[in-house]
Amino acid sequence: MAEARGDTRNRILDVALELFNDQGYDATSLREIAERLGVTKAALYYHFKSKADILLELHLRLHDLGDDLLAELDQLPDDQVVAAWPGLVDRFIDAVTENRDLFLVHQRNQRAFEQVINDERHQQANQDIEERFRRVLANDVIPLADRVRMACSIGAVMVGLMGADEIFGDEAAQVVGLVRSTVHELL
Amino acid sequence: MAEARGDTRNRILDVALELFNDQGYDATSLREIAERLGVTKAALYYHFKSKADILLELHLRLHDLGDDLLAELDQLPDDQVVAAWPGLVDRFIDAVTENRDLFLVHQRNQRAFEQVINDERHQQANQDIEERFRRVLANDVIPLADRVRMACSIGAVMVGLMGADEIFGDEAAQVVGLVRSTVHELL
DNA sequence: GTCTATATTTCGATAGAC
DNA sequence: GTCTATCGAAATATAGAC
Repeated sequence: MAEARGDTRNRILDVALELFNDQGYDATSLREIAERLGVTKAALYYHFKSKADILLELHLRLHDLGDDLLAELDQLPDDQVVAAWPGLVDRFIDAVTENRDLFLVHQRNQRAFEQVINDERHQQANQDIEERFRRVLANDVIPLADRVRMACSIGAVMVGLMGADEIFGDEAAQVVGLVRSTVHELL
Repeated sequence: MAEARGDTRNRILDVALELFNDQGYDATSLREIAERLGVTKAALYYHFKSKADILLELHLRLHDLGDDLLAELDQLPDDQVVAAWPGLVDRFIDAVTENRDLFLVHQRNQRAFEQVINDERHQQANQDIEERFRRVLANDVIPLADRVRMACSIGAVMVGLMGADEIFGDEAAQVVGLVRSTVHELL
């Protein structure tokens, strides 16, 4: 029995992602994850060395998605960030649209992600997406008014898109385009 | 000793608010709250009947702040909501500016708030601010494009203002006005 | 890879003295 | 109003059989 390939690991991550989004990371026990998968708690420890390790793996998936965008942002000369922003926001909208649950779990469990990252990785503190993004907005070479617009645009995308399924129901498909044009109006 | 008036209760709430914001509701134990106050865990139970009761009290404070705004919104005829929105957003900005920590703790612990409210209050499910706000955005009498703009405007305010202290440092004071003008551009 | 069984810790909560 | 002491539940994690 069992899954032929290394598939159980992914099923664990899928269930964990769903439960972390519904109930929160702290409020979700390994027992719940195991029961929903029809296995026991101990089985999870064959695939992950700890509960934090599951969250860390979800972080890595998110990290891969945001890495291109943030790397590009980091290498951009300060005086070109504002001009490049609309294009970057469009790609951010695409990423969020295609991976809603993954962005959602990060937004809803920011503190848990931070703790897990800081415990496991003492490398450069360059790992957390939220943290790297924060640094761009704190760059005081860019005019404050522009940075506020940048922050607001991200907020608009997140609230407009991430909760879209719950709020707008079956109209959610049309929402992506509407968010895109709305956000571009303030850039 | 002890505080002359019913002041200890407020000190508990202040410490809890700070820790819930820093670490999250679930990740904060009553032991931590008590230690920071220089009392024991048991003392907390004289002032609150449970941990959830502390969160519930914080919810009530937030509820009072948002109640006027949402009541006004609920009584507004559907075809006047869009026109009234800019004025309501301005008042929302004022409320967030003056009570940043309180709005922050709600945003960062949405699931915990929902569970506490649903457990303690089986009244009308009209208690959670986020929930009532969601219902406005789901009202399909209002054109979808307008509702998306409304959602985006709230997102812009939240990201622009709530994390302002952490992101913008000593420039945070100027941010309020900048967020206000930025958000009005998309309404 | 998954199981049973258990170790260990920590939490929320209560009882009763002061 | 605050303390000491403790209970019971639930969680993470491990050991070892299969």
